[in-house]
Amino acid sequence: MLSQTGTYALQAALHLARREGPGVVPAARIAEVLDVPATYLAKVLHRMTREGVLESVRGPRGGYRLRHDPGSIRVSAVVAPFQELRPSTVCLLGGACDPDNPCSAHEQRRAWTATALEMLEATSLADLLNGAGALHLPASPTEETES
Amino acid sequence: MLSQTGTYALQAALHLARREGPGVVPAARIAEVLDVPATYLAKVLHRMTREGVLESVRGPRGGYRLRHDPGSIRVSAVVAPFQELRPSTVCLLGGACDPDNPCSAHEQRRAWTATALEMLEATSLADLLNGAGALHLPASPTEETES
DNA sequence: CCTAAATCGGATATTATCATCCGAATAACC
DNA sequence: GGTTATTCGGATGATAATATCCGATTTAGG
Repeated sequence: MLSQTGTYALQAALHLARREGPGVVPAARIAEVLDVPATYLAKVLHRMTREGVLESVRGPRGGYRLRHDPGSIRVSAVVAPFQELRPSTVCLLGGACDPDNPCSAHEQRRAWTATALEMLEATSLADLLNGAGALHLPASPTEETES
Repeated sequence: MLSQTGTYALQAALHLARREGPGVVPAARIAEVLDVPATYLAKVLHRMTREGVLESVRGPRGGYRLRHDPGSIRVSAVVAPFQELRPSTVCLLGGACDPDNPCSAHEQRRAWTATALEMLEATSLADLLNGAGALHLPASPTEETES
């Protein structure tokens, strides 16, 4: 669901979201906490800065911070630069599928991926930290409490 | 969500599920219909045979067919050989997460992936073709039909 | 038989993802 | 001004996923 790089990005964003003060966190420090490859994370953070998710401060005592507040940064925005987030349009029955009259498999898959992406859109970093996000699906079939 | 190879496998299985007669379909024919690389699909079909999803007939007039009926083959079984299907246990906050007291982000992600996998488990090839499968998320505008 | 159609199955090529390396540019601190 | 901690940014390497190639095996049909 999330690529490795996308996971790094989200983890880093969540780490920064938890720090409240105005200070910045250097890439090496984030990599240490997350236990991910430091040189690679540096690239990811840099990219996130260009994408407008993070702010950077160069030089000694420099580092990264979130550009906006955690409540207004959506998971989709964090992850989008690092993986495809559009629902696949390929028909599960083999491409010979008329868009005007799609086969049921096609339609089910489209609905499924669309719903998944909507959740990423609807969930902010703050939501994830609070446990108040839309990532909680409406129904979880295994919650059967039998006792 | 589905890897390229996993998609090929599912498409091929659905193609075979739609054919009702006892005949087999050669790999080249399936590749032609699905419009996917023939030599690669051959490998995928071969693997599906070893995994017990398909049956093969060698020699002229040979090809592949489903080993069981479409109603008893689950999407998860078709796709499983070609991609990880277990929910990731990596904490979104960076691995410093106690399993006994998981952070909310961790827990949300786990619930999310678990639900997704359960749907693949609960949906058969026949379900996909009929449009009666569990791939319809609860949020989708479909009537609730209790089994 | 012999030929041809098809699955087997390994080896190899291609491509995308993930990761490292190294030299810059910037800026705080002495 | 020099030193050092940091981001910047390209070039390069490693690994996994995807795809191709080629030969061997099976088997129906003439």
